[in-house]
Amino acid sequence: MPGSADLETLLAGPVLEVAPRLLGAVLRHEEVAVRITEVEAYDGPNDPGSHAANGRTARNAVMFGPPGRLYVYFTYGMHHCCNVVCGPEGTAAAVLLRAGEVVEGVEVARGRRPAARTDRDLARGPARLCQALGLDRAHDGADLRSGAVTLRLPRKRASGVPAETVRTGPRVGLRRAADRPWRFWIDGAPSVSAYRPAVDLSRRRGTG
DNA sequence: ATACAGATTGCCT
DNA sequence: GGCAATCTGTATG
Repeated sequence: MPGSADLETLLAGPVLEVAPRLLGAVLRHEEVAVRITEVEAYDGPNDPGSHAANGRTARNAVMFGPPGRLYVYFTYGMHHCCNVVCGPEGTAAAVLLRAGEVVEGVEVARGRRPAARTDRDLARGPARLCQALGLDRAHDGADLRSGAVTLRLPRKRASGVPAETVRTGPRVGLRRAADRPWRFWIDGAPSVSAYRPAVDLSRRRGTG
């Protein structure tokens, strides 16, 4: 398949160039496929908002590996989120897949997402996307070129006006480096997640 | 060993 | 818009 070589070439590039190019790509896990509509770039140890900001750990080890792997992490004691590792090996850059629309396997996705009131909500948000696809830590490090989890790039658009416009803005939910406009989404896509500022958890612990 | 913060979500008013 | 749920990584004793 020509798509595999294209994928490797693209993902080895700088994360800020890779991230918007992943819009429209299709992530598939077995019978469920999601078309990506919103992503965020995380630029390795240079990025205070990245899980790799403090170097390599057991959790983020996959980020330091070769591009084209899935980095799946567990957070808030109950949610999983997934990233596409990019940049050359050792750079620890990754693109968080924040939202998408289920384009195949809708019935299965509905079964996994009982809280979703509409199909638009099935993969609207990073943890929802993982839940709809059935992804968890068992899929951390999965090679996206082949296997149970695959990523397929969007077809090249014809020359001229693009059918969809890429928008940029601040990343969601971060307190560190919250100013960097490293979130990218498809303008007008209904599945793009709602923006929420970071929650100040310390106020709930009675110490402030 | 203890404390706290976190790339979120769903339910409450 | 507020806030609980619930586990892991990291800092500190």
